[in-house]
Amino acid sequence: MLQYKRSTIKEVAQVAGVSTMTVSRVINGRPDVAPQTRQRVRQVIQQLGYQPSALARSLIQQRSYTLGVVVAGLKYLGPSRTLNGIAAKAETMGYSLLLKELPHFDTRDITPIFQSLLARHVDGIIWAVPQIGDNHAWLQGHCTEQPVPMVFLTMESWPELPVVAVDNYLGGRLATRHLLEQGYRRIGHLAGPQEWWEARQRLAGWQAALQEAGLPALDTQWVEGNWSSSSGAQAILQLFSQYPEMEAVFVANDQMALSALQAAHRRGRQVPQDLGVIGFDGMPEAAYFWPPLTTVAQDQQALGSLAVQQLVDLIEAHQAGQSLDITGPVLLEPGLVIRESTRRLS
Amino acid sequence: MLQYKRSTIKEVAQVAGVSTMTVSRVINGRPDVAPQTRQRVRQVIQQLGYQPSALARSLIQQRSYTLGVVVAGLKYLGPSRTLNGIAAKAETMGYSLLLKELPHFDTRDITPIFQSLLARHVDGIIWAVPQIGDNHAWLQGHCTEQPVPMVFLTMESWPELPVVAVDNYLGGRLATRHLLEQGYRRIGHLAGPQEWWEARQRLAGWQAALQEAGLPALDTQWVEGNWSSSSGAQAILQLFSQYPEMEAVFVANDQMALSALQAAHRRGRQVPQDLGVIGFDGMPEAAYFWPPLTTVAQDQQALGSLAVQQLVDLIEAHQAGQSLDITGPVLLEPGLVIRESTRRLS
DNA sequence: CTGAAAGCGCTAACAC
DNA sequence: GTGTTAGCGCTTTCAG
Repeated sequence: MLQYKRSTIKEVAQVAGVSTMTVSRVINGRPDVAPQTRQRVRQVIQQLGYQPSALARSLIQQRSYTLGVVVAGLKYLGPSRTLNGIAAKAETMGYSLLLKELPHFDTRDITPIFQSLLARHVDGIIWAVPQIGDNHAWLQGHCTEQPVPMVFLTMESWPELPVVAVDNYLGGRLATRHLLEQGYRRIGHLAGPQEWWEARQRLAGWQAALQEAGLPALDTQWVEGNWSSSSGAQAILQLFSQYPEMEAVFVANDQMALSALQAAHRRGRQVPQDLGVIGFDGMPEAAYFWPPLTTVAQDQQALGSLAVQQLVDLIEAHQAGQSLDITGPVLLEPGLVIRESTRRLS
Repeated sequence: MLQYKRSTIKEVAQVAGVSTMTVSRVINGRPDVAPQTRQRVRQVIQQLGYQPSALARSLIQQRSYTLGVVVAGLKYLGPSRTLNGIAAKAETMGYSLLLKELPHFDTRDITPIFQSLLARHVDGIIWAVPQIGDNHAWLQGHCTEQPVPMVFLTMESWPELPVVAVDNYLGGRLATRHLLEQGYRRIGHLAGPQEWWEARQRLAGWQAALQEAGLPALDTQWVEGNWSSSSGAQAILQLFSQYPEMEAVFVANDQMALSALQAAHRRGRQVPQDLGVIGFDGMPEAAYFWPPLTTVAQDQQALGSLAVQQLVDLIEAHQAGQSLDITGPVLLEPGLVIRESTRRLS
């Protein structure tokens, strides 16, 4: 299982008394080898524990069966679940993964990242870094001169670019409509940092749902957090003061919703009677918040899986000299998970 | 920034009017090149956007500056934080990462994983898969015949093997001693699955602390969960019934502690007055549980970082033909984070 | 200081 | 069916 010393194709050939070419043919399952020979070569391979060098292969075939994955914020739940999906799918499809993590979400100097990946001849790149501020600005002139196929995760739709993302706008609408259906009318929003595209989409979904219902969505009705639980506590208090008549709140992620629940509790506001609360993400722990949190669940593993699928398709086309048409972004639909925090008992 | 077509060292040499050897010397910063020539070559490299092929280099130098990382359970907090630490440190030290995720924690057939990594000539491997059942059984005969240096994370100490882990035994003792200091005496334990080495260590720490205090640690005083919040709720109820006089409980992770808090709440038991609760992990959200959860924090990023450091040391020694002595496992000390869930008001 | 030759481990393209 | 030649992109070795 664990061979101490790598053996080469040459050694196999020598021991088997054939040329390296024949060994190569056996390895690659080519048909034009005599059964006798094939048998003998196989045996020697087994005996020597020979494993062909993917490096040498990549070099000559100009194809590495390796994907570059660029992520940021691995210590957070979302990105790591996405990576989880990517890893599983890549394995299935026979690709290895070269992983790079950006030091910050808004890392600007991405040149070394690219160089490192390209130097290792990756067949394609998955850019799994959420769009924040203009951290995707480098894309400006470079769309058509990509050295290898790329797929982008969780960013604004962009002409000609293969984008895969969760439909955050839809998620925001789902959340808000659910609150409306429960009979809540004065609905606030505890938003994510508005630098984030995802946060803006969720806000827009909230606004749209309120407007569709003929209700106002004023600036006093929402405040901005930074995704963290600690920011959520502060933000909800501000919301209480600037929108005192609020009956329910759509919180842009579950972490902030957690601390919002705690703050409401401290204020003596009963959830869901006095205050409906709905989160976003679908973290498993949300079922054990107090009260259990209704939330909009997104399947980030599926997101990663889809990205790999898309990228491999692009690579195949690229290899065949064709160019796959990008017909708009792939949007994943999030889904409601209804629990007690919005179940109005009245 | 994004070069469409890779240029080769040959092309650079041609344009600069020198041999490839000279270009190579310039790339590698060798001193024996005339300043004039160096200048010219640099310019051509710039102009062509030339990037040396790490693949070709790896092939000839028999060194890839790539580490294999094998993980499992990326969708959970712990493993991904560890990977976070690994990625950051590897980048700093000039290594790339080839990532493999095992489909399950107890994947037995690791041969294809190894083959894939070795085929790509990784310089070393970080085995970041927690020890569960005998999922490390394959190690038995293979310690001394490792093809490349390896470092193991989160497993039992093993002679001659470089192991890096959090001291879970210490963590368990810390947690329990803290409860004792708060005046709790009848202390239960909601353990993790005993197949896991980490879970057993935490249990052992709990037992040791109780025994040191001259208190019993009977089998009726602890139950086993499976790390998930849903299991925590069930387990704490069982604990209530089989150890009704329990005054405090050490829960083996924060997820289960969360649902334990909820269950206690539903039962009408006040935390921390009627029941002290302490968790393990240090997830940021624990500060916003109700009440805020005291916990034993482990620095999993540091764990990853240390592993890389250790592995690179081993690789350097390996390259130099030496063999670094392994002097027992590297144990990281976890630390208490004290919050309201154990702050007895009496 | 610079270059020519050889080769890392493998396979494409051709011969026989 | 099988072997030979050449070469992927680079660096080592040695000659000049």
